[in-house]
Amino acid sequence: MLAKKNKAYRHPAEYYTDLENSIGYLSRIVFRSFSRLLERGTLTQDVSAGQWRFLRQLWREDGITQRELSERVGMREPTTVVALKGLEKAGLITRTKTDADRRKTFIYLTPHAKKLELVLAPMNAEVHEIATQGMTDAEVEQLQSLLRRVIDNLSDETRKLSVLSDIKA
Amino acid sequence: MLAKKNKAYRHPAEYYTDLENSIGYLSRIVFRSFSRLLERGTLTQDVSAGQWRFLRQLWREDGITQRELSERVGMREPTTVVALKGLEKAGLITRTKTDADRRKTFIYLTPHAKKLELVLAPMNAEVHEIATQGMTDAEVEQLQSLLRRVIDNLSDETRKLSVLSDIKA
DNA sequence: CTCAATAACTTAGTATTCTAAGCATAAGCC
DNA sequence: GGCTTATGCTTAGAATACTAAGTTATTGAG
Repeated sequence: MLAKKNKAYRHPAEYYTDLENSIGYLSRIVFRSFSRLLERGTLTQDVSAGQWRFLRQLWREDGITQRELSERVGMREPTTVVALKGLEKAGLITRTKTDADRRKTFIYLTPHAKKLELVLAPMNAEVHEIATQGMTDAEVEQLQSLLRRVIDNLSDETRKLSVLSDIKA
Repeated sequence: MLAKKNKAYRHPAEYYTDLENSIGYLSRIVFRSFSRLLERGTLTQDVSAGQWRFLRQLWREDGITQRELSERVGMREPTTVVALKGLEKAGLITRTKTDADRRKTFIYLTPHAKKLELVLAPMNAEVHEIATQGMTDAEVEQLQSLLRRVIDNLSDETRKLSVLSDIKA
């Protein structure tokens, strides 16, 4: 294991062999393959991969604000704004304001969007099953657990915000 | 384990709890966190996350064609074209044609881009180290191996291309 | 109570990536 | 040789996501 305190430059050859094993690279390929395969199914219901991510959260928690939705889905607000415009246009959500706090916009699924869950949720399960073919339950759980640990590590570090400044210097 | 032959719709409640454990979701968050953290470093050298992916491959294998580069990096050709335009403009690569096959364009790193490896490659190693903090070598290897198995599963299925047609029906 | 700070959302502009469709060159078949 | 197909690159247009900066509404400090 590389020690974090070791900041001395090493010859690049040391990094060459690691590149294909990079967690960043591997997770990018997994994400993209997964997403493409799922979208092949959801598009048959006129739902894009981007829209799917918001619908998925709303099935679990209808009537939350845009900000809450952004946080849950892991997107920034401008992304949410654009996505919701599309969803509203497609007749999948409605947006409501209240007098209690006139800054907030609450998002509600339309009946059609609620019905879509019955078709789309199994598609996700199906792709997940394909992705984990030939793996035992224990292996799948370990993969999930390791990914969550990586996420925790990275989000802790992102919070600190000053990680690479000593390399830059 | 869900059996692949089981196509009957189940009540959506069965999928609710699984969504946060979705390999697709987890890998998306890992990829994005990793990428943002790395970009914070590479941008100090005026290299974007997208450009980094191409440079990384060229450090290993200089003078390949655009098509070869696309394949190695895992991007489609139009993506490569756009990325290379940026890299050329930034003075990081040159493009050369030969008479042997006038369709092909060969990509070469400039001296400046070669030097950048000494600064950028350690940044990747650094982020990788942060991502895997608190994990043993064996755990990191298992994560890599499990991700590769998922990639294999998904790319096999993508090749088959007809996966979700029975759900759609 | 007033003014500054914060919060929620929006807009504008950019980057990355894709699919679909096109152009030029090369290879293969009769 | 000439036509068809394949290969390599490009263009066009769209989707997804970001940062930075703006608007409006609420909160909170003095």
